[in-house]
Amino acid sequence: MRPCAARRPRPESFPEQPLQSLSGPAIPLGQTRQLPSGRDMRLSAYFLPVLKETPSEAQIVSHRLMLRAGMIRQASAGIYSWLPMGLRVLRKIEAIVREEQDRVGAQELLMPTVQSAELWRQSGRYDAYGPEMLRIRDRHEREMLYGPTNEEQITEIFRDLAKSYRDVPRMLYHIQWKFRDEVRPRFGVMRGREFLMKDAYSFDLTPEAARVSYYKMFVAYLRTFARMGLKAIPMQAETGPIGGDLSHEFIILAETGESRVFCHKAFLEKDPLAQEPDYEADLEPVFKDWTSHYAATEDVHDPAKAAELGDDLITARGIEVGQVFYFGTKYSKPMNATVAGPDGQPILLEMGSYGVGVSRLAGAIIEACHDDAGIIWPESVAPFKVGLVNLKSGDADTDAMCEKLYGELAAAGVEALYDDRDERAGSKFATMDLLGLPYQLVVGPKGLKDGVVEIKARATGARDTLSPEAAIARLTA
RNA sequence: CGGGGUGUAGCUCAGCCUGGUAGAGCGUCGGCUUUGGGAGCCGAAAGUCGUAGGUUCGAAUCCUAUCACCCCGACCA
Repeated sequence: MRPCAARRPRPESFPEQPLQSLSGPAIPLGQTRQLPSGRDMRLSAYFLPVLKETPSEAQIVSHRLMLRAGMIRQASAGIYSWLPMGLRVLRKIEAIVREEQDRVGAQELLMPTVQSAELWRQSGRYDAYGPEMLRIRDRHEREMLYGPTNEEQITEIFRDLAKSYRDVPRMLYHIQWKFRDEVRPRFGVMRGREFLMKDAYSFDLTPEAARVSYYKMFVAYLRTFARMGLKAIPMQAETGPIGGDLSHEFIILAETGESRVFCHKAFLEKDPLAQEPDYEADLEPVFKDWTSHYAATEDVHDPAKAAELGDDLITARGIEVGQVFYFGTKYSKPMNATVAGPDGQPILLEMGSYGVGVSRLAGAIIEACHDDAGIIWPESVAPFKVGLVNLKSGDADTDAMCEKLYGELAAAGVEALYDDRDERAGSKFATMDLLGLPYQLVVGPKGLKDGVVEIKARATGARDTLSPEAAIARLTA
């Protein structure tokens, strides 16, 4: 447990070395300026460049809100820095992805971003991939590339290190930055050139076994997106340049989605989290259940088939947040990735790959969850659970109560961002609404006179007036 | 890659047509007054006008080139 933040001195109480702006008078040699702890989540000490106005380059809502809420900063076209607030969200998304991958039995590793061209020549994709691949040369004029994906790399690893049928099946994944030199990056982190992706790879002995892996990952994906508060609908997909013959895209519905999608309204009623998954059981019925209804992107849309749904048809816009592929021996064959079978004969590995757009999800979740005032984070990915709003910084009673509540939240392990700035109430409310933390704990002198504080739920706007003790009880429940 | 557009203060923009000492609002910093939904007044700091050439006595403004970014389309986790 972290030390209780409330016991830390407030900045203005540092007697010998008051905080100054970085351009202020020089600090005498031998002295170090007191810096806020990396765990001090007081807005007065936090690096959170909130923008009141919308930067002109941002057109879609998630991009605008991410810039305004101080989550990201564009470095160049399609390439972003993640500022502290944005990184917290990215890490939350990662954590959910990681938990569900681990739960399905995938094992995490980490492969490099820079790969050798030689590797890609083995699969034949070095020439096939086109200008989307960022090609670079090292000082020895060796041809390298910044990986747009990792099939070749994982296949080489598995080929060279897994020798026996006993080493199969395995599922491996990593969460690593990718680069695809999109002709036209746009929509902020939703279509960046550099993006963070979870990519998993399955290795099996037979097509039947590979299907089992595919089903497992399919279910893991349903759970992953549901835990982020998203309705992700698996849709039949074309396999594209990665190849193979079984593939689904996971699409979330959002007004600002990139493509039109069509699906049966039954999907909206389904809840992947209704029961605990049993990955040892036969998952084909689950898979069939989720793929029996019509669901198609514009590319593969069949109007005649869709028309049969009548009133059950939903026409909407969608954002792809993940895709799963079974592609058999597409890579194992050219790269000669085999293991020895029980009879000593080599068996070509049956493979699948499974991607989740981790950085894209940050934008996609905002597209799905926002209002005019700002972001509305689902609790599972919120950068903080609670925004503690001090309505009158400098008022002794209000400050004391805020410090107490902040300390109690910290002690209970509840992530809270404390707005202790000397700002007006309206400005603080607007900032909190913009940031979109699930709960605002509002403390002001008027309420304290009656011994009460206020909790506002960001999603509904509902406010409850209650005692500080009851507020803490509710927020730490 | 085709088509269109924009580069002026941290952000949003005006000024350019018709060349003559760089502007506003917001934000930032200081002061006073305020204080429950983006406060008011006073003061201050802050821009080699994307870059490089050219025309001119003089260029943010006119010309040429170039770079960057954005939008529409085709392409894509």
